[in-house]
Amino acid sequence: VFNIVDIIDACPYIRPVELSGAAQAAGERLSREVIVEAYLRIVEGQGNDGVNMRRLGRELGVDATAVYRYFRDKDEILAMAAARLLREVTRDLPGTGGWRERLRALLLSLRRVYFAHPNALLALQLVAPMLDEGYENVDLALALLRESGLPEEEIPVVFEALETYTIGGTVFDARATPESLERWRRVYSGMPADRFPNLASTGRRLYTDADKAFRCGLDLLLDAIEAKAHATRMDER
Amino acid sequence: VFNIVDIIDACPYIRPVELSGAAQAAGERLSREVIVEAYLRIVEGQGNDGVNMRRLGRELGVDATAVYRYFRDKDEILAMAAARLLREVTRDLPGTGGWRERLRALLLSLRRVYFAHPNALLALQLVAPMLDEGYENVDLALALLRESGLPEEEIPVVFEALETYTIGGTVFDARATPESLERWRRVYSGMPADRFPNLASTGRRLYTDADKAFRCGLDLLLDAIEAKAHATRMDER
DNA sequence: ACCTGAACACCGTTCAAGT
DNA sequence: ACCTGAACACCGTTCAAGT
Repeated sequence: VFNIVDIIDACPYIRPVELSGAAQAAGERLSREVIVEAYLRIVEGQGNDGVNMRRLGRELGVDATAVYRYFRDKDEILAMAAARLLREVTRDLPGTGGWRERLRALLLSLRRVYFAHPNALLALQLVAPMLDEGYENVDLALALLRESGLPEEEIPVVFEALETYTIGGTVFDARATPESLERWRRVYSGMPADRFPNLASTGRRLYTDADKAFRCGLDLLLDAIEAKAHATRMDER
Repeated sequence: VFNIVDIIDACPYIRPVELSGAAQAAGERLSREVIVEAYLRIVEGQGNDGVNMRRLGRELGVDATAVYRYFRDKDEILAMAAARLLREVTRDLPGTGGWRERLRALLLSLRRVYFAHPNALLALQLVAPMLDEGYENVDLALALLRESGLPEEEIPVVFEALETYTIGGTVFDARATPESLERWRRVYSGMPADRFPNLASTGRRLYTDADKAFRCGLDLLLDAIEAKAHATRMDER
């Protein structure tokens, strides 16, 4: 059995952490918000792997170890950065329209937001904070799946499939570089045509546009969900 | 313009690396094969993150730095381990049957093989070795997609979608722990029902079986591919 | 020809000392 | 109350020295 204390304890950064105005005025240089913003700023400039604690301290004009008064460890900073980014996912989404186009826009927005921050996303996977806001997108995805007419018992597992595809695919695509993709094309297209005819013929046409491939798979998934929901509705009559 | 030297240079471990019998008899304790096998053995025992160079040296009964005579760096060991695992993917696959069930079996096999070795798989993503064997599964996947009747121009992008789903999803699922999944269930199901009705009602039923969710998404993708291939065939008449 | 081991650079993190 | 900085543990890796 678990209680709220476990949850709070597992996610210290959801405690009331906002420093009061008074405390700010008292001259503190750091806060959780400031640290997370510095982290995101560095990623934007240096890239996803360009962040270490010393670099973060430098960005904040503070000793590298000062942030340990605000976060338990580095992963907690990343997870809070991811939670911060979560809030942006549902921003600028169409509030009206069919379930399919809204779900599509939602998952593409998730990919867009996290593509530049795969490490933060991976940290979030293992931490699961209790948030006041940020999970609107998850609730909405479930709501839209319900709206599709899919049988109730399939909703959790279909949701998971969509989530895995979106997050897994985004993290994976974000790791690739133009060079690594070109290398794969070269290797595949250079394989002996007698033993690997399909690689030899198709290798050159692979990995030209990761976003296009992602949208292709997403649309296939939505096609199948729509068809299955339609079949369910027919059965019910 | 690239030539074979670039490729070889980028992938040193595909040079003729097998030590001759004479060299072996001369009393060498190490070889690329032996090192990769030691790596895989450690992962099997200690888990995916339990491998470091000192541990690897201990496993081999050798100083940690001795392996640098055989591999450029740690990533090269992981990539060769991944390539080694690739050969197992097409083993034990049904050689007959419809394209759909064969493609399904192939991708499930890929997931099974790499689930225990996500780090190796991630190293492979960035290295792209030229292999004598190992890419049978990729060639086969393309062949089966062709067999499905999908229009030729969609084959590369659909292949990428399937690959991204399978690899991204496997790497992502492999990172999760029973504890992290339970934490997500608790957080979601504990959200206020007025603001997050779908999380409150469905949160508990999420993440109960990652393999089932993966198969669900895979079957949805195959559903959609089949339907699209069928529609293409109708159009052509 | 092959392996050893001291050593280096670079991490995340702790904790006693400063102000 | 908050930050500093020396220090530690743990990594991947280099290179001169051993056998």
